[in-house]
Amino acid sequence: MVDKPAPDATRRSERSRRAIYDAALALVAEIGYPRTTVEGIAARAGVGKQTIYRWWPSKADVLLEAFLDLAEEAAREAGHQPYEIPDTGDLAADLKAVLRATVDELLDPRFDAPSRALAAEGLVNEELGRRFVAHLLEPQLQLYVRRLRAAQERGAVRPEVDPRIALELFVSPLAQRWLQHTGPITHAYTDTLVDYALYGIAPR
Amino acid sequence: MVDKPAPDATRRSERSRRAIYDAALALVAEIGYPRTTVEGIAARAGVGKQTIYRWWPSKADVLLEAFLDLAEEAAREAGHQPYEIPDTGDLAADLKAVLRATVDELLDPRFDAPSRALAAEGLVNEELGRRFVAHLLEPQLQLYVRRLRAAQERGAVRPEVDPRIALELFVSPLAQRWLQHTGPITHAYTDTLVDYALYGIAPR
Amino acid sequence: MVDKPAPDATRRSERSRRAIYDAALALVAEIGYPRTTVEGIAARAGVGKQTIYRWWPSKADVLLEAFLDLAEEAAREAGHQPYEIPDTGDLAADLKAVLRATVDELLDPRFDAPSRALAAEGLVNEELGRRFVAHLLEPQLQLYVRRLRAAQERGAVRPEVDPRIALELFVSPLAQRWLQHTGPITHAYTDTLVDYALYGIAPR
Amino acid sequence: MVDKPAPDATRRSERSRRAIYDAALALVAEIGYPRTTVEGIAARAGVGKQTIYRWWPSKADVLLEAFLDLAEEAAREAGHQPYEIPDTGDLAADLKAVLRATVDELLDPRFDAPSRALAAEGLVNEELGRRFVAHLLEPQLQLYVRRLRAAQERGAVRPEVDPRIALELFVSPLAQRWLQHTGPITHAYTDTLVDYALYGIAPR
DNA sequence: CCGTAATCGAGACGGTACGTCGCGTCTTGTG
DNA sequence: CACAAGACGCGACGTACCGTCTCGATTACGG
Repeated sequence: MVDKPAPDATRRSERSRRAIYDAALALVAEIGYPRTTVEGIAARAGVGKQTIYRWWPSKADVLLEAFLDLAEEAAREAGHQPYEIPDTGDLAADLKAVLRATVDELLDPRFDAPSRALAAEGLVNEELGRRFVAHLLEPQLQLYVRRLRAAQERGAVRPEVDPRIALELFVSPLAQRWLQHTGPITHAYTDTLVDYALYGIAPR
Repeated sequence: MVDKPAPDATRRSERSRRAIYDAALALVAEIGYPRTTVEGIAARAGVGKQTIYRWWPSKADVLLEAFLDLAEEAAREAGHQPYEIPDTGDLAADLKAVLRATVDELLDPRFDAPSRALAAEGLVNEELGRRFVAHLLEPQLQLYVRRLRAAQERGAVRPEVDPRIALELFVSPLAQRWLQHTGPITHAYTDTLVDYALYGIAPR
Repeated sequence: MVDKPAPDATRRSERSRRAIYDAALALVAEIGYPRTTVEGIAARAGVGKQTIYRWWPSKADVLLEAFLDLAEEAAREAGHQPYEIPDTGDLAADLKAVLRATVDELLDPRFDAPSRALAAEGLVNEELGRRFVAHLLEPQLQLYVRRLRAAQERGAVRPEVDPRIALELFVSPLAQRWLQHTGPITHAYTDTLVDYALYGIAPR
Repeated sequence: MVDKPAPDATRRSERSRRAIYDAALALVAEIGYPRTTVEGIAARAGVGKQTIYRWWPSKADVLLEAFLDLAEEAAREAGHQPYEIPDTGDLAADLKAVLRATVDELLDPRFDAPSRALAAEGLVNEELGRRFVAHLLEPQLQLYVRRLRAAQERGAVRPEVDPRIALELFVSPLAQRWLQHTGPITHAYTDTLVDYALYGIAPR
């Protein structure tokens, strides 16, 4: 196993990196992930193919980084502090608010195409799947874990409930409807999910 | 809009169809979906490529039909009556039993590889995704709808609860963990899901 | 070496045979020999492919027979007696007349396309080439041999001259110009050929 | 009319070009032109198919260039000066000598297979035919034109004779016998042709 | 501040698979 | 039994991209 001598990252062209991100996201949005090719990204970015292969092992990795970059930038715009689920004391209301915002994001085509593509690739490409989960999904889910734990400490959730499992009661149904088109995703729907699920983990 | 004259299905070679199903499923299991090619399926099945393209538009469609055929055959083996979730009167016990069986199936590599591949393809290929859901997923989910409705009539579930949404409380978390590797899937896990979720939709 | 049992020629469909000839000649004239296919001939003739393969081993053979049939028919039209080069006593005049008629025929697209195609196929397919020569070319050349021999007996050609070689002096140049487009073919040209060549074989 | 951007010829791989020439000539000699495929040439040359299609539009063009290259190389070996028909003063002897050499070449399978294939293709493919004639055939014929003109100036040939036509009297018969197998080609035969034809154009 | 080594754009290369066309054989009714 | 229709196994077509590999031209550092 001989690895290439790693390229010198300090000499890397920032302009190219950005152009590649933009081209990748644009192409996935325009023509879909499967018809997006490394060659196409390079041409659109005005970049040699080798410049892509020098820094990323595959088009999936390019897209993952591009999307992470996009998410980071969006977060920076939305307020510089690390994101956190609000805690007004009313768990149901807080969860409903967050899920409504998530619904809006999932319906935004700017996010839909690339994240759906990455999710799809992740199903079949184990390695990428893990990175997708670790860098994008799990950090989001941990926000729910923290919020649920806070509620637990105040007695709004039964103490023996595992928050990591509990959060799936309202997050996973939404995820599945979105990914697999098994049903419409609306604010009313997520409200209902919270209503059903929260009572299940409340003290009896 | 010129469509080819549709081939004459009555002349179709049953032997080839079966060989193609077998080859497709075997290859996906052995080398994975992305490295499975139409050419490879044809070669393994001892069939001309054109015989595949005559009847299916893409490898995803071949695999979908092959998998539907497999599922149908498995159902036929397991007893000829249409499958139904058992109703012992104890909703929690019944759901746990069914979900445990589902867990076992999801861990069986014979089902895992092709169904994961189809799910992945379905994320990105809308048309195929709808067929995947309509022919494989939704029929399963309707079994839960019926079982929950029966429980509802007996007062074990609140009357205003929508069973189609309620079932997602325990099915979707399992689906997500399986698809996205967001956590281990075990009998204990699905038992917990039922415990959490069922109380949420029970009469208060 | 097992030959198929030969099909029963008495039951052969005359209508199909004619339709195949017509279709073959028409297609070669319209789209050229290489783009003419057995499938295309069958479709155009309203005939099953097997009906072609039952009676001919290849498309070249179909075309050869079709062309022989055409030539025969043309000959029948032009007068029922077996064709012969006229003998007015003036060898030069007779040869010029015949060659002028040949030029006209070579320029007729009804003959040009198929005979050129057959010639081409014959270059590369030895077996067909021999049949082409034996059935079409050589019979024509033998007419010249007979006419030259008659002239020889009358002392218009040196006795030791081989007529089979002598005829090539004016026939082959025309053939080459036609086949390989190495020069224009006109009445003046063939007249000149006869002038040059005939003097070479005349008594000195 | 959208033409591809022409590939950059300065970047062309000389090694590949030579390997393709060699493979094409070898295959045509070994298995014949019709059974020679672009795929086969690529495989034998250890080259991607695209590398062939990048530089040539068809296998006929590959073979034409390969053969031109071969002819050029053979000429280079045989002495660097441009080839010319010898002029000993004895026209008949000179022509006989050259034609005998031509006979030997036509019987050499190294030349026979590819040039026969090219001639055949040229009959049916007009464009290629013209290139075949212009680059291979006509230059040879012009040698005869020059030699005949020299003879004419010395009074060995009638002044009103057109050398371009006269040369066909001995060249075309040989060509036809070779191409169409209408008769054996030997030294005796070409000697006879010269004897017959030359007298026809000599002063009377 | 200037040589020089790395990255860059460009794109040719050896490959693999694509989806199509046509081959020649085989199969299935029909007259 | 020949026929029309056409599905079949097969092989080649010409194209699209893959990931690797040169090529100068550009660039930014370290002597």
